[in-house]
Amino acid sequence: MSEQKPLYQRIYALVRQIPPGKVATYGQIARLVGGCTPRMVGYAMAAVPNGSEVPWQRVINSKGGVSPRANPIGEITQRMLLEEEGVVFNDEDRTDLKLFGWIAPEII
DNA sequence: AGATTGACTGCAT
DNA sequence: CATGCAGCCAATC
Repeated sequence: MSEQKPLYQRIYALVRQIPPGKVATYGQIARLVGGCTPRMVGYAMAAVPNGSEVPWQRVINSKGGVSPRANPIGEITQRMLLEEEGVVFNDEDRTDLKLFGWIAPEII
């Protein structure tokens, strides 16, 4: 049965499943959602309404770090939120995906 | 309706 | 490691 939900809603649902202290990459989310590209994930994250339960901060780029965006305040906020959850950034401002990378349950 | 942009990724040079 | 190019789709002008 095809999900008639909007693409962004599927992305949000997936991001919401990321447990605290873990992070996922745009490409990873895109592949899990299926039929969507990393850019769509990034766009969806930017479109997340303020106050929603979507842990958008747990979505980072393939480098394991926070992606640069127009508003630097959000970038700082994202890193701060992740550090509060236990995610550690190294000297390169990147996280160790081998330790904090979310291993998503494969969609059967 | 066409052009541009955007929180990306992977491969080639 | 730096740079360039292609792919992908939605929102905005």
